[in-house]
Amino acid sequence: MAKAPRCGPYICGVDAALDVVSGKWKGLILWELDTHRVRRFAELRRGLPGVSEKMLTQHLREMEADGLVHRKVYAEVPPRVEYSLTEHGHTLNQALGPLGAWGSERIRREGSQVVDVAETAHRQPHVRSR
Amino acid sequence: MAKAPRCGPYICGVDAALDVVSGKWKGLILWELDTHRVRRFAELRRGLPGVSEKMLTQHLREMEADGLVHRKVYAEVPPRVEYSLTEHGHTLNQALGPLGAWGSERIRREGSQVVDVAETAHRQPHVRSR
DNA sequence: TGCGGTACTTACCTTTTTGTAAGGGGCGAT
DNA sequence: ATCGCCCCTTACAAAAAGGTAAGTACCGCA
Repeated sequence: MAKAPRCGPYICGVDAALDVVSGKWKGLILWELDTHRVRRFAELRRGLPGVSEKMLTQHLREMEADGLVHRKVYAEVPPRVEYSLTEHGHTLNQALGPLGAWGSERIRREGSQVVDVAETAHRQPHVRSR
Repeated sequence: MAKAPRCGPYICGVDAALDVVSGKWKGLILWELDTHRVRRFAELRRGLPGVSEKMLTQHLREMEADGLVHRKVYAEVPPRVEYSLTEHGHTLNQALGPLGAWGSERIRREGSQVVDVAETAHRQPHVRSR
């Protein structure tokens, strides 16, 4: 795993961008890191209701390899690791803005169910249709 | 399959939008339909090098259920079916614009391999890392 | 002594997604 | 007569993504 930066072949830019955001939690991780600037592992974990530690590290590692997030390890005990967006991660988030707006519109139209993170945090499994 | 319009629960708009575009060929289908306005099944097939008939119909059906594409069947023989973007499909495509630009930038940065569709059409398997 | 918190890793299993190959039914061209 | 074109469908198989549970190693608190 962690096959260095993803490497197409891509057919268009959307293709390349989607490759980097596709993953069950990546959109949310981006959002969390964008709103809080910097987050520790356990904070992210609490912010993404239902994520497992494995998936979280896996996604974070991939995003790091893709140059989207920065990982800063403090040589302390107990361990401390801080995650934040890189410049590219930040611009990606901005590029996702219109898409997010479209999605919100769609949710409004469809009357899809929306989950409030704060509300479900710590309320275990949390099934997501996919 | 074809479980009516997707229905979260979503945590944010990006989440909802990604749900609708995630699928190996959906980005390309959107792009094809946007640039050509209207396309027949076999035309789309030729435009997406490596796609199987099964995946193409599957994706088209999902996108139809999601209200992104319109499917017009002519009761002729041989059969004729025309696909085009709906209003929502069109706005989605516009929302994908910035993301596409970001992706192109990324491709430029990374020097990732890019495949020219016209060049590879009809050149069978076409492996894609995913 | 035992529990909770820190940030993970590993092995194993289930679910989802994608691919492969074949068939169908009518028609025109070779 | 056989081929290919059209737009699919179905059954089956492979691959990828995701989830569960446990283990690591050290600390502070009660």
